Amino acid sequence: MAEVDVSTVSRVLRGQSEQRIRAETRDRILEVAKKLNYRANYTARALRMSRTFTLGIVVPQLDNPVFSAAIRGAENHAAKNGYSLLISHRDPGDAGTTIAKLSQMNRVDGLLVASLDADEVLRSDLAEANVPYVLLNRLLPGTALSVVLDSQEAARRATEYLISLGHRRIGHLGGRPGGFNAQERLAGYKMALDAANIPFDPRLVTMGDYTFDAGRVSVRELAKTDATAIMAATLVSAAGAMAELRLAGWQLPQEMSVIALHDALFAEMLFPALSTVMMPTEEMGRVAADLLIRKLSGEDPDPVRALPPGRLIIRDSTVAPRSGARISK
Amino acid sequence: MAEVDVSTVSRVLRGQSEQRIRAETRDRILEVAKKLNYRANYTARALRMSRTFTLGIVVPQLDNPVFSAAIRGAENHAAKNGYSLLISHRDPGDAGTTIAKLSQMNRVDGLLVASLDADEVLRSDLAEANVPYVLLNRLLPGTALSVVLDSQEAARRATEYLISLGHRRIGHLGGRPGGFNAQERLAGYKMALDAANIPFDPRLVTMGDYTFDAGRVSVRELAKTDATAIMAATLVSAAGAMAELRLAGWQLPQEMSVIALHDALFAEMLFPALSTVMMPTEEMGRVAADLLIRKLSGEDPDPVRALPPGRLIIRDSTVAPRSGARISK
DNA sequence: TAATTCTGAACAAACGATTGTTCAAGGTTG
DNA sequence: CAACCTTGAACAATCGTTTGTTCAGAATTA
Repeated sequence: MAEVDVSTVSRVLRGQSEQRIRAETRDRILEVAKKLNYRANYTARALRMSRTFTLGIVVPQLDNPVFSAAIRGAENHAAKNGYSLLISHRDPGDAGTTIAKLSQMNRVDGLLVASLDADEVLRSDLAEANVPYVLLNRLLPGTALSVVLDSQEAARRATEYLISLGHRRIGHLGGRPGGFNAQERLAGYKMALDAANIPFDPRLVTMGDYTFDAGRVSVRELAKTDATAIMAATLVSAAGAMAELRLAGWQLPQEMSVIALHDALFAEMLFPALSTVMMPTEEMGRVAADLLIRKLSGEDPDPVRALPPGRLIIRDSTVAPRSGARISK
Repeated sequence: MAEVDVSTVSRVLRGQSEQRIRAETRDRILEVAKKLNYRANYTARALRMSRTFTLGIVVPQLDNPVFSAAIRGAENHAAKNGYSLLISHRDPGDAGTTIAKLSQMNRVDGLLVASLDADEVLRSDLAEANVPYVLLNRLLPGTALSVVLDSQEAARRATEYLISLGHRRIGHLGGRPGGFNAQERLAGYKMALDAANIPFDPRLVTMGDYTFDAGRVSVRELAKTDATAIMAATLVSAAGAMAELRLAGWQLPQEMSVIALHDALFAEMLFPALSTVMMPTEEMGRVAADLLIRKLSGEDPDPVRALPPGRLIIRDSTVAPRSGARISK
């Protein structure tokens, strides 16, 4: 309609290398394009450029606030840079299938991978990917790109806060023994104890996964000890612990203080409202997308980005321990 | 490598019209394809067929269990049918932009749209879409495809249950007055009252949006009345209501029963654990994807699919009203 | 004025599939 | 044995861009 070659249109619309276009021609093309509401066909462009401008994100759970925040962060940043986000909820069962499917069909230029799987499983899944990827809150020996939260520091701060309230017998509701984050958190927990000259007692540490039910189960062990406070790995397991304790007749927070890592709206919905150390999960998604996009643009970014924990949010679940010894139930 | 024309490879791999292929040739091609781990390039196929095999889903919130369940359902069904899901978290602010962007660039074959916007806004947003779309839990006058939850019946059941416990002064924590679902729920609420010959009292109905804070604010009105129970529109507003009441010193559930529509893990995390009427939100996502895929396949499905509410889940937040009159606080 | 450079846009070749058409070779039929 | 089908696969056009190359005409230089 503008009576020019399509190649000219392409050059004008892409905006770059405008040196070889007469202003008059450019204006005419832009005008017609606007009138026609014309946009370059994405698929054709992707084929020609052999880039899809699409990122894939693989998450194990969609209803976990940690992952939904990461998705949000990634999607926003991706959109800002002209990328779209393809989501792939991956059941733990068909591990790796989606990774393979997305990358082998050239549907995505790169992958954001959040996985709770064991190192070896994850590694073999990723071996099939023929695209760059970034790991979320995971470190895998090798050169994989990663964005990690500083769980150790977060755990240290949470524990430190409990100590500052006067607690000396502090339980830890942790994650799976093998998991990367579980170790980190445990280390942070110990670090805080050390700093306060409180001896480490392995009976006060229970491991589970990060589910509500695991929280319920694990806390039964702690209930048998003389712990006066609990530092829980995640919101969800903390919620499980509180539910179970209450069911057993405990007064919260008077008889047991609870603090958790990660923050989300629902910490406030719990009773008592849960004190937390906020973790920058949305930021994690954003940074991961950024890292991946840089990588795709040919840059060679530092492989690992560590994100410091956020602030301590003191709500109602943490109080000073009772002066007297707790009456055993 | 199999020494055949690409067209032959295409025919074999697509699996269809295998009549014109010698078994020997087919096997050879398949073997080589497997050895090379070859998959047809998605982009090229999309260009040639002018179909992206990608669905877009537009949601206002990512951390709301209602939407994440819908996404999960849609993603699963889409994947099963060879489609991918492009996610687009849409801030209420830039309404419609993403709809336009996704569809005008031919990135998606169709759209799944969950929106809390007013009819007119939504309508004008959708006017820009040049692809088929399905509305989630929304009805728009016209021929739009929709999947709706039967909020009316769910509200009726929830209210009915409270009545069966002996409550006669039942408050309703509803949604925005204009909203489609708000009316539905109110109707169900009234229906249950009618059936029990309980007069409708407008003072017992408060409207807000579906947020935690709105729940807190709205419940203050109800706290001034003689209501002994509350039927809340959503989990999140119910949580807000309970938090606020507890803050004001109420004993839950003895002094106020609460039931909410929709169910999710976190209903169980609240204290007292929240009774709910489960809503098939994951199913809604699934059905919406199905409807859209059918439409894209040239079928002409019924425009509206209504999903019946799920079962009543009785937890600890609903009890019989106290026999005596409540002491006003 | 002739030779050269510059400009701006058209030309044309991909990108990797899908799918209608063609066509040689082998089989069948009258 | 000639004419005609059938079969199986190659051939070729196409989808809508991007981008290297070409090229006519205008501008500059010698």
